[in-house]
Amino acid sequence: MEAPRNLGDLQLAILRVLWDRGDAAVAEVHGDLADRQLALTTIATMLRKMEDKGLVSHRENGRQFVYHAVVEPDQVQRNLVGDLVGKLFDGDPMALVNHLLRAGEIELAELDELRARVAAAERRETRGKKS
Amino acid sequence: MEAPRNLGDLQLAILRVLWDRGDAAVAEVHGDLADRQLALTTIATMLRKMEDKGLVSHRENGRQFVYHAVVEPDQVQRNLVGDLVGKLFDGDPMALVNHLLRAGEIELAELDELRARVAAAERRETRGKKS
DNA sequence: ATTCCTCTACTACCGCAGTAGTTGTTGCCG
DNA sequence: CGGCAACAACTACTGCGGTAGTAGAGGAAT
Repeated sequence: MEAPRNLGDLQLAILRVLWDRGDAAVAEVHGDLADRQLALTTIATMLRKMEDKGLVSHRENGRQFVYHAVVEPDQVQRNLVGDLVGKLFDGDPMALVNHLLRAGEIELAELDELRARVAAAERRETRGKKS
Repeated sequence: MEAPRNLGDLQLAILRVLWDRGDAAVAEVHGDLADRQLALTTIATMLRKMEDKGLVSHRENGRQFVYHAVVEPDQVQRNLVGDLVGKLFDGDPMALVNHLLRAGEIELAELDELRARVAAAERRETRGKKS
């Protein structure tokens, strides 16, 4: 059920704020997105719509609504990235990595570094834990 | 100018068909997207709208319109991926790769393989070209 | 030539993200 | 107490992707 596939720009930005802060009042979200020059009511409206969809929840603190993200970053990332990979790269995630390399967005060296780091983590994992 | 940022699902699918075939009549596109169960007119409408936006062009072949993609796959991929990375990963492409690994969508071994292949290609390149 | 078929053009409609005004409520401050 | 400031609720509008029906134009078949 928690599979928010279609997220717009603003909604993502709002979620990011909530993920960062944990909880945030409307005014705080608005403040964090000040560069967008949006009306406060716009943020409030968006938050309400997002609550309708189950993306966020709110509790009341005096007159204020304090919002909280319901969906996990991981889940959202997985869905959005999976979607893109499906649409653009025939469902092959490696094609995406390939693209990043060819487009010069990442470097081989970075890949190496990541590879080494993950491999090390995996070794540690295998040794330390039972399962 | 060729910076199509907001592409829907169907539009991407249509572009993919055009990229694959080079040129395609409306009916051909429709055929390739048969699994979507769309009316032929839907495809035609979409193609016209996409032409308005400069994504595709057409020439006439008798009665038929034969469409051709104007935008390059590379450009579209770059934009869409760049957008996603910006929205979801703070503009850090490596964070995306990291996500793919952690989410189990790609394996270390695949990364290794890609790394090796690209490195080899680069060596070949360096020998042949100036830079 | 008339009928029929095949295509495109025009038009319309739905849903949703995004944007914001207006209105209503409520607490605070002088 | 009366009014201002803050804040949420309701409402509305725009733009666009997606979807398709209907109309019109040009060839094909008889």
